[in-house]
Amino acid sequence: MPWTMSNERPIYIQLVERITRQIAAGTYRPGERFPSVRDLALEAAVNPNTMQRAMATLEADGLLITSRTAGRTVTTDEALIRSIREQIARTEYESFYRSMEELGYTEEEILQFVREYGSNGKGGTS
Amino acid sequence: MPWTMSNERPIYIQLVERITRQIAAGTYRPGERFPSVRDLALEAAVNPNTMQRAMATLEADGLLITSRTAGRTVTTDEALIRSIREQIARTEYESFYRSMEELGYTEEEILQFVREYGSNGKGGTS
DNA sequence: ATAACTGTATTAAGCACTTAATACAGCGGT
DNA sequence: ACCGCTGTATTAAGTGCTTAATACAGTTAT
Repeated sequence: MPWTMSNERPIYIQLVERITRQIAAGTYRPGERFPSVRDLALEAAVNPNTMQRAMATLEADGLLITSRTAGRTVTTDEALIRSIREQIARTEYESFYRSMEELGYTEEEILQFVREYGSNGKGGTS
Repeated sequence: MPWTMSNERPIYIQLVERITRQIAAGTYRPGERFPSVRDLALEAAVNPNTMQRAMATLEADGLLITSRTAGRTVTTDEALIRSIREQIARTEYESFYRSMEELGYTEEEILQFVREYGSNGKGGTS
């Protein structure tokens, strides 16, 4: 399955971010056994090498612990996980806010925007 | 200046998005003369070919009009510009909201988040 | 007309990412 | 002991993006 390699950021970076969010969200619990590189690669439809690269990054970030010959486990450092969760949320918000500001929205308009749209698109003020 | 080519999305895509936002924000006005490829490339510290690629995309999007041998101008289709501005805002918001949701924030917590942080980071509820 | 600009096209090279196909070392269950 | 799992490493090839160095056709100002 020779990929077509498009316009996105590198796949391994996307994997790192996706898995980081899953850990931050508690989809993967602290201390939990982590799937093997090969299984993850299969499920994500990516080459094992690419997934391996993501794993290495996640370990460097301290989110995964590697037992060289057994498997991996999610870190038990819950403070770190919480910290990362909040850091992602703040970054995401700042990115959104800055973007809206650049488009000429005022602070009041942004708040209004959020109130109107809520969880659903097309927020009707009906 | 041989670039180091890192982890980001392709440069020409970043240029397209940045310029699109500038047009949507009115930094470049409708009908206004647009700088030359070479000037833009110089200012952005990019190869003219890369900037040319961005220009081609922007023209395909209908945001720039090309007079093959003179220069380019920003579209006068203000409805299009408004439409794109709103589309960017909505996309940006949905992306932010979905991200927060994935992290386990409830709708109420998200609204709370926005109210607290406002324009500044570290929003004090003092 | 001439010079300086405009967009556009071409060729060549380098680089990061991804895939594919292996191979090796250590642990665990049977 | 053996087989299957684990992470890890290596080599080779293909692809898209970026740069560099040109070149050409048409407009614009002098």
